[in-house]
Amino acid sequence: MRVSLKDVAAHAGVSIKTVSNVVNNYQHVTPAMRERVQRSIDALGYQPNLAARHLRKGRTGIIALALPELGNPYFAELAAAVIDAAAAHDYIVLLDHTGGRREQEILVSQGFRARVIDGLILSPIELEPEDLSDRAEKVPLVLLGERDYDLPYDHIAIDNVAAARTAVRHLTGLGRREVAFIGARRGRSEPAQLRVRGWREELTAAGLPADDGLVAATDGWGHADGAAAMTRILDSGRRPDAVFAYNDPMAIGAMRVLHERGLRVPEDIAVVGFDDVVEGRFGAVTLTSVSPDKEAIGRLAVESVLTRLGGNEVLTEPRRVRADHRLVERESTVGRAAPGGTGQG
Amino acid sequence: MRVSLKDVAAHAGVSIKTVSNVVNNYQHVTPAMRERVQRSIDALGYQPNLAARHLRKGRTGIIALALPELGNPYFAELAAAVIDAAAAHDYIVLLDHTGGRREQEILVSQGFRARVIDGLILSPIELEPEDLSDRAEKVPLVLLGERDYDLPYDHIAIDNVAAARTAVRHLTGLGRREVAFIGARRGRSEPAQLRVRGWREELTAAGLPADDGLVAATDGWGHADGAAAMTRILDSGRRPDAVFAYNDPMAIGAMRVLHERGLRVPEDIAVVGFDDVVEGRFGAVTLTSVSPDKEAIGRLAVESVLTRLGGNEVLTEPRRVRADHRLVERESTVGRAAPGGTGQG
DNA sequence: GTGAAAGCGCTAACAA
DNA sequence: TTGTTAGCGCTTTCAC
Repeated sequence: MRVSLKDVAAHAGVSIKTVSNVVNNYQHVTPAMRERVQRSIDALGYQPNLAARHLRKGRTGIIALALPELGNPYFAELAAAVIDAAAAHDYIVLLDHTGGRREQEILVSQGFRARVIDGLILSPIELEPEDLSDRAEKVPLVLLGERDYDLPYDHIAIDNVAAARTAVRHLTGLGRREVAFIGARRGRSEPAQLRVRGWREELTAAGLPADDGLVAATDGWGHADGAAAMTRILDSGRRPDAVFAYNDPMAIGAMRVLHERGLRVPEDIAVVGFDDVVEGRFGAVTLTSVSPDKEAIGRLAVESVLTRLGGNEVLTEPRRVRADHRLVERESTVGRAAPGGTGQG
Repeated sequence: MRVSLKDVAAHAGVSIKTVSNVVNNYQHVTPAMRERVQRSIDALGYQPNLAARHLRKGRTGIIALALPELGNPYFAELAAAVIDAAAAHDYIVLLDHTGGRREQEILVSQGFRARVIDGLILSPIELEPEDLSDRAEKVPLVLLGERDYDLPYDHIAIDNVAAARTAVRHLTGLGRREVAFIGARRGRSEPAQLRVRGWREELTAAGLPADDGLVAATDGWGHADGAAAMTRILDSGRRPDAVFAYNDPMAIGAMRVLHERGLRVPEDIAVVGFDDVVEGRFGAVTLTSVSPDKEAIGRLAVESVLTRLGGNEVLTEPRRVRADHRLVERESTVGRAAPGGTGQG
């Protein structure tokens, strides 16, 4: 059987409390006593039982992270950032994926799958504001991603409208006149709305067309969806000279279609993605992309959860935190002369 | 405060045990009583405290999954498979990443980071057999990946030697005479050894060269490492007509270098990767790759852990489980005529 | 500075 | 079929 505090106490000839004091680094223990107890701990190979500690303290040391899908490298990299940030605070991360489906997101937000957690970081896709309004769970919830819910939860995101405008401005600055948007969402919710808005605002400001014929809606957000959307636009007879995609996988899928059709990137059509995924740096044509500071997002999300956990949840206003982003220019817009072909920049 | 069994019992006017019976779906409860209790549960919004249950039962309902890195889409997809398989058994997954570094892998295997788990699935890179021999943890451990440790732990993997031979045979079958291997590992451990062995065996059997000049060692296994390795081979003066890479990201990195140098794939150099990552299906040249059955690996790993958990850990021999794999032929070896360009096949 | 004892919420004997 | 109770291993008052 496992050795418990009691065993150690018996072995050292002291009370349970004293052992506990040593284990928890309590201040007022004489060095001699500390060493004596420590010797017993080592001798017996004692390891504290976390379940008991959790039961007693009401904390588990676990936060849950619920992402749409790990297959998208952006989310995989984000998960890595969250895990590291949590580790810095001695927290471990329970991972779940929702497939971006509303019911799953609701279940997760209600703590259905994981009731052993101190907090939850959720990156929703289809979730609607009302789904969160009657949340019974009392563990802190932090939202990630581009949708703005205006609910009493912290929210970490980059400025999606500004980021989209920057991307489009880059294209118009290169002389592109007809910029398509790939990755608007079919159905009721429109998670891409901020990026679509930025796209539209920037084009309108430049006096360029931003009509619906230039927007391709998709069901999902993978390579195949991007390829399908690009195909649809080309088949519609429209011939944009630039494409702004909701994310990198879609941009890469679109580039594949352009390649198959013999259209050159960027000469015939320039392409900009979003997320700055590693994959975009190694294609035959490297991909210009908006690069969110994933590391910061992960860190801020963890800190946000842990702060709420500290107890000021009710007191403090919900915070809207803006993480940084920047545009990384590569071959898909500026051609082979692009600086740092396969590098970071 | 949280509502407990006691509160529900008081509310329903029954004993704690009866509520517990209802919560745990115990057989012998009269329907009337069950409904009455259920009504109180709903009214109070009762949720069982898992920490307490855990303390009592000694089970947490959590298994840990430790992977080298999430950035590699193979591992991300594998993580998704494990999460789904675990969910099917009402288990949730704690995720950790080791960076493929030995010390981290040792810490994880000793349960350092997560002591609240029922079992552990570990995909080691640098871990050495002796690191596991004095494992104090008593929770079941299941190993993933290509290294064969010959230790008393279950091990789920594909037949790497056979897979590598299949890949190389595909290349020689296409008339390639000089097949390089990218992705052997520098340093003491050699996780790629089975794939290198398969590569060597197949070439030797075909009477073709398999000398060290054709093997490029790398520090890591990302796109950049593949690119660097390819560069080194070309700069060495060697001009292979085919490359077999340890994994898809490396193969894609290598293809980028070939592209930059004006070498055509597959005409000048054919390329085969490993893992069949989505990304490989959407490049300018789609990638032929060995496709392991990730879904099966995830499922088998979870089942393996849970079986051991069942208690027969000591009784049963450690199992070596072989998951399936197959070669998916795409443009990087057979050219544009390849069937199913961007599709699954 | 250290010890004794209560109790976190739950499950499982055992009793009724 | 339902109730009573002990105790999982720990932390935490409160004495000493």
